[in-house]
Order: sequence, then structure tokens, then C-alpha cells
Amino acid sequence: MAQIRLTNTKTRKKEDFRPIDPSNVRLYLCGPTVYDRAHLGNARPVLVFDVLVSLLRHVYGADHVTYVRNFTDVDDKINAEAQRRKGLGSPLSLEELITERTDETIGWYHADMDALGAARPDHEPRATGYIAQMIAMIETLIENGNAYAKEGHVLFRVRSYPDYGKLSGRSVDDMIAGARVEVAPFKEDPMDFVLWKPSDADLPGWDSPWGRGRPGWHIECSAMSEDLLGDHFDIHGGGIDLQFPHHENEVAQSCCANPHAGFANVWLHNEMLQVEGKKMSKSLGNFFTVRDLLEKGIPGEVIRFVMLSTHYRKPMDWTEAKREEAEATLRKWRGLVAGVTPAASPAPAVIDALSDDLNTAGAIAALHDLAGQGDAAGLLASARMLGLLTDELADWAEAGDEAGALIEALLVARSDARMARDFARADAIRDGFAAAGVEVKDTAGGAEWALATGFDAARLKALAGEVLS
RNA sequence: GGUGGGUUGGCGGAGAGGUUACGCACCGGAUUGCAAAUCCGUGAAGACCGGUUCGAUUCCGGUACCCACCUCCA
Repeated sequence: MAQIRLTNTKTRKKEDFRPIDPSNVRLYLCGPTVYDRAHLGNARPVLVFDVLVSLLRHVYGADHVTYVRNFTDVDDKINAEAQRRKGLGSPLSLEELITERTDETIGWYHADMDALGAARPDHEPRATGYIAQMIAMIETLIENGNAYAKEGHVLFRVRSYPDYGKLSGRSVDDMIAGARVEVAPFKEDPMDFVLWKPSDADLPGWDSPWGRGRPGWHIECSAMSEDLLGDHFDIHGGGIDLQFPHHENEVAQSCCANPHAGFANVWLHNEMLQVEGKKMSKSLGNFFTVRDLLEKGIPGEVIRFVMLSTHYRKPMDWTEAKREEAEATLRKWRGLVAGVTPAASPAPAVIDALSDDLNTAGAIAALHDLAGQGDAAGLLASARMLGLLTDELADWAEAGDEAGALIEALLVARSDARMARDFARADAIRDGFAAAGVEVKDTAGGAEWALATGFDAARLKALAGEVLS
């Protein structure tokens, strides 16, 4: 069995992965703030972790991995949306409107990630379900001298944690020197960050020892991960943009609340997504959600393939050219494995690549090798380690009965024309196929077909109408 | 100012101190009524300047350029 190696942000090195408890490998991924549809960048860590979990289950056993991904459902953007709906005259209370919004968004999120073939985590805690644990953790931090309450706020005393900045490689003094830090009158130090903040009547709030209020963002993940995975677990991940301040603050909170525990052993951070070489942003007009792509007819499996074709620690560029290439490759492979029973186990080359810091691009290269050798069973079993060529994601590549019957009938017509040496008619049918996105292969045993990029059922129907009448 | 990432053949994109990455595209051949698909094959690379080494695209140092983060952001 290949030794799994992972690049640990904490040490900035690629290290052998040694689980704390091989019978229960524990991971936590920072999930979305559920205020709107997931954009394409949100999908990257989800897919990276999906493959990681699949690899860990392969190595340690399906029942020996616990994967947690949270929903942040306490957030000012969610509040703003609820207030907007209230302003439009909704009869629901603000709390109900927030629940309405977050339930709706979570439903979308599930649908979108399902469409990419990402397995649901074992636990998907919502922050609002863990307020009591957050309050308890904050109380501990105050007792330990790491936090202080002031004017309804509770703040983390950054100077009380000597290792602050270690995860992100920053020094507290540099951060203050360079920076735009919020200087609030109730802060002892400009770097101190909020654990709890007061809510006025227009905002959701919970009763606490410090009055009615709501938690700061960072404490949510500390409380949820501790409750579900314990105070010492294996892997914690997220986008590189979360490294600071979110993860740095999580480390500070959790390590001060549980000084001898250790928190996460390995930190994994994926690089950001770009679109045609630029950061995805609303102002550049290149911002889109996963749903936008799905609605344009881009299959989830194609999105997944493109995402996994770049190593997770490199910036990933979403381009039209990659989308096309991915689709062509998947169509080819789907044709190869049609009706084939997967091999008993994935190819060693694929496991080796994934074990080497989750080298999904290398794994895909190994899949190309298998395809080139004509090892369909091996290709199928191995691709499924990456969540590709699964039955769940197969729909887009299939023609359906009606189209299939039309194609068969047209192929008979073409064959007849060729036999009669009416090549003009035969070639017209072939050109029609090409225009409709159907690829015809003349083999020794007769004509075979497959759908190609840009398959168009309507054009196929029109072609059949012309030729077969 | 601080921090991180990137720079590989026409394009995408990995690994490895010395041996073909891989895919797509291109070119040549086989095959075909002509094609397509398929098969076989040929080309083509590692920003720049130094250093270490018998040998570096791979290690070390520096330079340049690009991207991102340091503020809610996966």
C-alpha cells in the first residue's frame, strides 16, 4: 500500500500522513457561508476533499473515515438578505426569513455538489446548531486569560498566544505595520478579533453571559470541529484565502481552549480558481456559479474533470478550451468502458499518484495510459477513485432511446446507399451526423456511433425527417 | 510594505539530478469509395543570470514578469 504524503501548510513540507487513529481518520473542511448559490471556486475544495476522502477510505476502509464539512449560517450577508425580504413585506419574522434563506441555499448547494459527483460528508453541521458549544468555548478562553469581554463583545487576546501567525507565516508586528486593521475602541490590541458580538433587535441573536448576541465567524469552526471530531484530529482544509485570518484564528482559539490537544495535525490549502487567466469577480464580469455552468449544458462530470486536471496547490484556470478537451476525453472513455465491469481494484499507478500529495493530474495521466492500453476494466475502476465514469454522472453522455433509434435507422439508410454506390447520399447522411454531433465509425464489423461534443437532438430529428421520408 | 503561488514543447499539464511524462493539436504512414474513427510513427520544452555537480529543466542564490492574499471571500 502506498504511503500517503500531503503538503502540510503548518510545516510547509510534504509529509508522510500518519493518522492519529487508523480506525477513525478525521477530516474537517470549511464549508460555504450559505447566503447565495455556490460559485465555481467553491467547488474546488469540495472536489479536492472528495478525492482525498475517497483515497483515505480506499486505504483505511470505508467505515474508518469521518468527514465533516460545515455550513456557516450565521453571517451578515444572510442577515442582509433576510432584512431585504422583510423590507419587501414578508410576513415572516427575521429569524424565520433567515432560516428560509439558509434552508433554500443549502438545498441548492446539495444539488450543485451532487451534480459534480461529490459525496456528502458524514456530518454537515450548521453553525446555528452549535451556539451552546461556542459559548462554552468562549467561556473557557476567558477563564484561561485568552479572551476578554467588553461592551457586549468578547475578543480574543492575540498577544496571549505566542504562536499566533505561525500557520500563515506572518508576524503580528508586520501585520499591524502593513495594514488596515480595524481599530475599535473596545479592543486592547488592534489585532484582537471578535469571538462574540452584540445583536440589536434587527439581527438574529442568542442569549449569552455577555448579553444577546451572535458568534464571530472563526469560533464557529473551532466549536463544530471539536464537538464532532474531538480536540485533536487529522486534517483540516480549505481555500488558501482562508489561511489568514480564518484558520490562523481557529488555531489560536482551539489551541488555547485545549492547550494540550494539538488541534489539526495537517492543514491542506487549495490555491484559487481563475477564469481565462483572471480572478473570478463580479466586477470583471467573469463571475459564475456552478449552477450557471450546469444550465449552460456543461455536464457536472466535465466540470469535475477540469477541476481535477490541475494540482490543488496550483492556481486553476477555468477556460473554454479545457472544458472542450475534458468533454472529448470523457466521451471517449465512456465509449471505452460501456458495458464493462470494473476491475477489482484501481490501478497502482493511479493510487500512487493520488498518494503523492493528491496528484490528480498525474492520476489522470495514468488513466490515459490505461485507456491507451485498452484496459477498460482497469480504467473504469481507477477513474472511479476520482469520482469519474460513475453511473451517477453518466446521463449527459447517453443518447436516450429515441435518438438511438433514429441514429440506427439513419445508419441503415447510409449503409444501403453505400451498397448502391450512391456516395453522394451516403456522404450527405454522414455530414448530417457530423452537424448533429454524432460521430460515426466504420469498422470491419459495420458502423458504430457515439455522441460527440455539441450533440443536438433537434438537428438529428430534422436529418431523419429529410432522409427517411 | 508583508505573505503565498506561478513561469515547462503550438496549447493544457505532471514527475524525476542523468533514461518517452501524459493528453490535445500538428506532421508522416497504414486503413477508407472519399472521409471520420482507429493503429503505427516523427518532430517539439522547462523565464533570465549565477553557483554546486562528471552531469540541472529538476538542488542553492539572485533577477524579471504574472497572479492572489494581508478587509467578508473556497
